[in-house]
Amino acid sequence: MIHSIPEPAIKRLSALYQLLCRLEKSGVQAISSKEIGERLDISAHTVRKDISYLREAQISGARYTVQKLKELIGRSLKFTTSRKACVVGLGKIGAAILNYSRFGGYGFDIVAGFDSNVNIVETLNADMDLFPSYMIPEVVTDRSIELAVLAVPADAAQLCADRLVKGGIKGIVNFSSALLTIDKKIAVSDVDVTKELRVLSAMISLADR
Amino acid sequence: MIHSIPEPAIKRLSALYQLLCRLEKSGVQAISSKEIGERLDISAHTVRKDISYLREAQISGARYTVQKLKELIGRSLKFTTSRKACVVGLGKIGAAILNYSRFGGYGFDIVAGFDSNVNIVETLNADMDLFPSYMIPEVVTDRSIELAVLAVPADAAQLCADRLVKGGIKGIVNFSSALLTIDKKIAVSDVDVTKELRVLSAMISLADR
DNA sequence: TCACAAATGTGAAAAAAATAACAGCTTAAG
DNA sequence: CTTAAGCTGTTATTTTTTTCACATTTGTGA
Repeated sequence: MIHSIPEPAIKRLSALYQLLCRLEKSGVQAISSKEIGERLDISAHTVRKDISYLREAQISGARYTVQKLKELIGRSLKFTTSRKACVVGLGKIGAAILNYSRFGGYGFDIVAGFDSNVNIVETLNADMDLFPSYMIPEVVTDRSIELAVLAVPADAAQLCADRLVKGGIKGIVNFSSALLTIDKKIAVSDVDVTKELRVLSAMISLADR
Repeated sequence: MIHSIPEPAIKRLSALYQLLCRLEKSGVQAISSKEIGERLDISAHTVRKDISYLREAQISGARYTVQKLKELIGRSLKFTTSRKACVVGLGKIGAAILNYSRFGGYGFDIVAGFDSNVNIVETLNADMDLFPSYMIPEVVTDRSIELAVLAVPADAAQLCADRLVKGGIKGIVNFSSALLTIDKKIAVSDVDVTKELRVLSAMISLADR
């Protein structure tokens, strides 16, 4: 059983999983921790340490078999069980994300979209079901949707988040610039361009010393 | 002088800055570390510690004055000096970001957009200058652009990143799903929906125990 | 004015994470 | 077959970050 993997390690392992998927497609068979480190910009030590959290030894001494390692991470972090996801807010960003729906096979499946503007819901022809926002709780519950991407204007974000919670959502990627007030049991990941730019700006300033 | 603020603290202070901007607009005058902690979902201890890195004591015992604290953080992290930024890739996501250009006053200003598709450059009527991608190095240098938002398809990302570096960029927010190989001196922040969803998915799995 | 509840700022302790070190396995070449 | 170079898994060490504890300050109400 997995004891408890440090959060930074989970993030790195997720990135590694993505890398392994690509390597597999390119036909690469094996890779060393050193090479992985170079690709992901982390040390080879860290790579091996992260993998060791998974408690299922590969053959020591030999380089990692791409396919086996991918499967190990996928199994450990449950990327194999595809979770259902939805997109809330079908403006430019939301629609763009929806179109990425070739997500299948990477650990989740976008199965629904929501927008308060009924016209958008009717005109946008996506290959998944679209609903008006007030139906969020119902649809999320009925379809066992676990993850949501929230891409609505800041002033609508809290309302939509509340609806998602009501439906029993387990994780939200918040693209709005709103700071959500939300039950701690729900995993939230904030993605805010302005925040990212600000952090970079600060890091540049402090790097100059 | 600022000695060295831990990176996690920089991120939290950036979020705090954003919160303070909003509180100021709402007319809130003062706030305690406890309240800040509740809003940002971190402990009051951490809030106070982070602020203490700025080495410029407020009056102890009294709650923080919103305006003063905002100014202190802004001054320390250089959010007052507005940096120039650009958007590379004017597809759906890039265009959406460009439209957020009411960014001024938050530490940066979007002053240019780039796309390989000349038609887009001509048809999109934004209130800033748009250029074809091959002009990136030139424009970035000439206009002293320090930050970039990279929102191009994965297969074009590395090329565009190289052009940005050539122009002397200092920080990149990478919205593409590509893993960039880039000089370590340049600050890069990866924003990838699939990665975020995958991390959330993993955290949910491991939380279930 | 005084006492008390409520804050802050910061050095110290604890916890978490990154890094290093090394024993032992694997592969390839001679 | 044997050796050497290279790689992994894991324990130990160091560094970083978070949490705690408490001296000190403010604001309030009697």
